[in-house]
Amino acid sequence: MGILEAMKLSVRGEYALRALLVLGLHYGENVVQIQTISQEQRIPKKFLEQILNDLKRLGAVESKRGVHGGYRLARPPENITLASVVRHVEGAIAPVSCVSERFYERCTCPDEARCAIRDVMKEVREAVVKLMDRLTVADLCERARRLAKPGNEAMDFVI
Amino acid sequence: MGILEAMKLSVRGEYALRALLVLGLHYGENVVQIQTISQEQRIPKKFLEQILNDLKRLGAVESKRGVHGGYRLARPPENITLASVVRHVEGAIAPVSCVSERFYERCTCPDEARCAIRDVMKEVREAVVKLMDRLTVADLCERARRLAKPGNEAMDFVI
DNA sequence: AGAATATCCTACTATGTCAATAGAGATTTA
DNA sequence: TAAATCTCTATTGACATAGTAGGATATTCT
Repeated sequence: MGILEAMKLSVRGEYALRALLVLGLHYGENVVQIQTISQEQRIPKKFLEQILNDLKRLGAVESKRGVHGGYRLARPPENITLASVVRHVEGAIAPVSCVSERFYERCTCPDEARCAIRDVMKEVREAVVKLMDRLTVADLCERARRLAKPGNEAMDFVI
Repeated sequence: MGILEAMKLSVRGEYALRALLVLGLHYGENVVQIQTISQEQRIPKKFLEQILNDLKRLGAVESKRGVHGGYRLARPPENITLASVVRHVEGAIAPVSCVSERFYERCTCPDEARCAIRDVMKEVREAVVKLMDRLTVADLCERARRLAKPGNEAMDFVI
């Protein structure tokens, strides 16, 4: 059997956050080109293209075409929550579809209103959403700057 | 593009929890057959077979073969955490790829930027794991019993 | 013993998503 | 107008997921 991973962000979602981090660190300056982000973060250029375009549709990012074109944040970093990004780029933030507000799907359980799994998963979802609604691109930038200082690495964690 | 879903449990994981709930509600009684669980929870029988077998390997469940065979919990419901089940059946509970060896190789970005994502996602993961380490099959059963009482449906909520 | 019933095991397959690529089009600057 | 850069849509290959198939093995009942 393949390798299963629960509660996981897709690569696409991770790339979106990494791209926003770069743009956040350049907030207030000129636009940043796809090429630059692609090299800096080692994200395939054409794939990143799609993702940035998607972030533009979200309103998190704005672009400038042509010779000195590129991307910049469309709003201050502290106004872009991680929840909004993940929701837009990936879809629902929910451990099971039947507890998702926007991407609700009925599950196969016999009685949804009395489903204990659903009841419990609501709490999991709430915990994640609460956190990711609070966290913003500004937090990413702050942490990146803090972590850049020597001797300040985050301790490794293992599941 | 297809429908993307972040932070999502697989159907397999959901079935595992639903099966354990049934076994939990019958804890102390005789074994319950696959057939029964399959019908009660609307889970494909042969698929459920695999999952129950897997839960047996985890030590959450024990089985009896033959004519009046079936499954029962191998431990008290309050000793089986949802985290342990999901981890065993699905793999790691982790929001980012840098904890997964499989994606780690492909995602070698050496700078602090990636660590900032990790730093933030660590909190998300901790929130989920903390909750699911605390929740047990006994909690599932308790909620199922509470929800079974008329007029006691969980109120729908929206975030 | 033998039939019936249930779990156990291993392999297989269809489907869909994901990650990435391709290439032509649009726009801006110099 | 040429070069650079974003924009859009289609497609592909790889792989995990969900589910199926079928025989092997163990237990019970008669």
